Amino acid sequence: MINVAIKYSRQRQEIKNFLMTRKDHPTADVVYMNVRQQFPNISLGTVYRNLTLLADMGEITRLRLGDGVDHFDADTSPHYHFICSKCGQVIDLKMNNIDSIVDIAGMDFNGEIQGHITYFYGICGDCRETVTQ
Amino acid sequence: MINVAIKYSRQRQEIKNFLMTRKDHPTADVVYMNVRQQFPNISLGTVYRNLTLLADMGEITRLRLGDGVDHFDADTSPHYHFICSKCGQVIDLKMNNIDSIVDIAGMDFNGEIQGHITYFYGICGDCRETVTQ
DNA sequence: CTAAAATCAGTAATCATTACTGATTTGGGG
DNA sequence: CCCCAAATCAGTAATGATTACTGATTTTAG
Repeated sequence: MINVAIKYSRQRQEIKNFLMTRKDHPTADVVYMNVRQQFPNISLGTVYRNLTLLADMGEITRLRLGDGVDHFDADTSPHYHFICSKCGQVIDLKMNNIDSIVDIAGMDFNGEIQGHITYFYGICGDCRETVTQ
Repeated sequence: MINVAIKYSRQRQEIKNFLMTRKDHPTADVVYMNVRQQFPNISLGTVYRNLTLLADMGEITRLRLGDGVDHFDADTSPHYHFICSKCGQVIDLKMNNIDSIVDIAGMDFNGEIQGHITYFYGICGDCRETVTQ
C-alpha cells in the first residue's frame, strides 16, 4: 500500500489556526512571532516548511506581491488583493472574478494560459487620511 | 541652481542598449553576462544599480513575476506578460489594456487604487510541443 | 582645462528563504 | 496500550538575489 502519510503536527495545526484568525495576510516572520507564544521553541525553518507544505496542499495561499516578502492567506477562495505603496499592508478586495481576461489573453497566443495573477496598488484609506491631515 | 545632474556613463548606455535589443525580458545576471562582452570589467553591482536607476527614471520596466528574480524590459509601453511554468521564459502578450478593472476594484474600497499588476501563467508553445511528442 | 559630483569596480553585507542533521514526535499495526 | 518506522522538529548552516560601502575613476558644467 502506498501510504503517503501526512502527520499533522501540533506546530502545523497552530500555524494554520493562527493564519485563520488573521485577515491581513501575514509574512512568515509575523507567523513565527505569533506562533512562538504557543510554541516558544518553534524554529523559523519549521514555519517556512509548514507554510510551504500547507500551500502545496492547497490549504493556504502564498501571495507574491512584489514587495520582496511572501504573504500567506488562509482564505483560499479566489479573490483579489490591494497592497498599499506607503505602508505595505495587504487588503482583500470585494470584487467579482475576472477570469474572462484569460480568454482575452489567449486569443493571440500559441501556448496554454492556465491562469492569471492580479493585484492592485495605490494608497490605502488609512494612509490617505494621514496625508490629508 | 539645483542641478541634479545625471551623468550618462558608457556602462549605463550599454546596459540600456542591450536591453533594447532583447524581447525576452532578461534578468540582471543575463544583462551582466552580455554587457561584459563590451565592458569586461563591469561589476554586477553596477548592472544592478543602473537597472534600478533606469527603472526609477522610467526608461525601463522592472518585472516581478513571482519566480524569485527580477526581469527587465526596455519596452515601457503598457502591455501584459506570460510566464511559462515549465521553462520560465517570459513572453509579451498582444492584448488590449484592461485598466477598466481598476474602476471595478475601486468600487467597494475606501483607498485610492492607482494601478494594477497582472501577469498570466501556463505552458508556453515551445514546452507544449515538447510534452505532446 | 578644472574640479566637484556622479559613477565605477570590487567586495562585503543584508535579507528572505531553503537545505541539512541528529533528536523528537506521531500514528497505524500488533 | 505499546512499538517503531516515518514524519517532523529545533537549531543551524547554506544559498541566492539584491543592496550597501569604499576608495579610485570618469563625466560634464563652467
